Amino acid sequence: MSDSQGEEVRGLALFATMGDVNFKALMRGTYVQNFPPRIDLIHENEPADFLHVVLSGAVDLFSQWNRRETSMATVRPVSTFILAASISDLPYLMSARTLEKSRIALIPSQDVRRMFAADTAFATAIAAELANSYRTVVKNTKDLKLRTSLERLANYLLRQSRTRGAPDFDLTTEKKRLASFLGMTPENLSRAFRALEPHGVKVEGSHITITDPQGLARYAKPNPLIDDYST
Amino acid sequence: MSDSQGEEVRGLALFATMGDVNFKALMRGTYVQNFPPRIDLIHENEPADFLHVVLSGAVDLFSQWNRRETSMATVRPVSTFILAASISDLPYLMSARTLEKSRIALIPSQDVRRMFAADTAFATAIAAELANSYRTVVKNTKDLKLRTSLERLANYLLRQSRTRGAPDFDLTTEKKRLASFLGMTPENLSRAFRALEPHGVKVEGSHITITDPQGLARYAKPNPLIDDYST
DNA sequence: ATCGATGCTTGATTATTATCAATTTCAGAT
DNA sequence: ATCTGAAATTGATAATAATCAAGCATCGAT
Repeated sequence: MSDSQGEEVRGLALFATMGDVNFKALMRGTYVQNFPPRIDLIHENEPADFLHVVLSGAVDLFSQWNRRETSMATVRPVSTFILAASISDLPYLMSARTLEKSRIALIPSQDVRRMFAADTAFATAIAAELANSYRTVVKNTKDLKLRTSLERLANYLLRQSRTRGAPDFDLTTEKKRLASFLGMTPENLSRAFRALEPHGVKVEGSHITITDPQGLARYAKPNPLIDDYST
Repeated sequence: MSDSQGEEVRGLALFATMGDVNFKALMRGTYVQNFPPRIDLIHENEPADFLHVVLSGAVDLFSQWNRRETSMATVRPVSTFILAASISDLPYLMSARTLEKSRIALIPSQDVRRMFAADTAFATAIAAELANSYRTVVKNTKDLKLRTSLERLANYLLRQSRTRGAPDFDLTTEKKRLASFLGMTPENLSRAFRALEPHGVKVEGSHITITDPQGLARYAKPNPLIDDYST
């Protein structure tokens, strides 16, 4: 891979602290590929041969069982996915497909494991990243088990508004996939948007305006131990 | 703590590979406490001062939001809990209470973090443990999002039967808490047991007999990427 | 500009799950 | 052995969510 692409990867917390020689060695086996939209990158149950880094575009992580499918997460630049499978040398638990045209760096898992053993700073960063991933999924589970779908949507909108720093914004994802991520059907998401209107939400296509942030927060009851992704 | 208690901890994969001197140092700040049943050990949002190791008894990890409560996991000997919070120096996401009389070792998080930096084998073991925890929660999320409560119960019973190696067994947990863990109410769990009878499940109090393992499996459609906790 | 495919919305219906209320069962304390 | 309180069960009802069936909107390709 080129040096400029290497810089993008190097900027990630996961790779920022490791030794220069080690990073270069890791990049030697790495290659970058361009993918069109809606391309399957990996399929659950396959061996985790590569750690993936999304450099541009967006990737959906999803799972299937018994002809049902659910969206687990969306990965946006610049971040990695399936580190846990990669480091444990175990099969992927989730599938991944591009949502848009995307540039992905593929780092051989073997190299990641070798470097983990060789570079203490890298090992520390990996543990931090794994701990963070773990906590994110735990928060997600709490969201699913403790809230109704309407409450999940309300809190999702508050989170979006907060991370964008504005009371109005465009949804970054199709409503269909948002529904799946929130654990509901597209039909119910549509009705849920309607049901949030009296709580201060206006929907015009994919543009959302939170007309009454306090009112919405009163209904949603956001909680840092579920909704704060930074801790 | 005493040497015999130290041995129990040392037997855990997390502590098995680290250097002897380092392990002894880690145990120096560790103390063991006995707790009666139904005692709150930690509360979510508190600082994670200690890594906990369940030596005997059983501990329930649970969470609350808006007057609702859900059981997230049961920790049985010998294993640790809340490693992620401990290593990241972040507040607990879950509360913990003893289910029975329990013996718990408390290892200061500071010492864990210091040893993580000092002992490569320990760092590796921590990363492996975190990766494993992450994958367990992901499987749990897939269970919740892709299956109905009846299907979750059916698969739970198959997992229990498999880990015990017998078609009949006693439930290790109160039905009330099992219901909460599976994301349903006690009333519905009761009805779900009844509904599984035609699929080959017999319930006598807390004793379960799977009278038709193939039939139950046909209904439950177990999948290693959800139900196999060993990978 | 038109077509076709897909996503989105709406209404009607069904399925699933929770809540409320009333017993019954069970285990621990006296 | 009896009492007591919590857990478990059962039935009735309500809330929540999924499914089925149209119809409308949007967008890219021709």
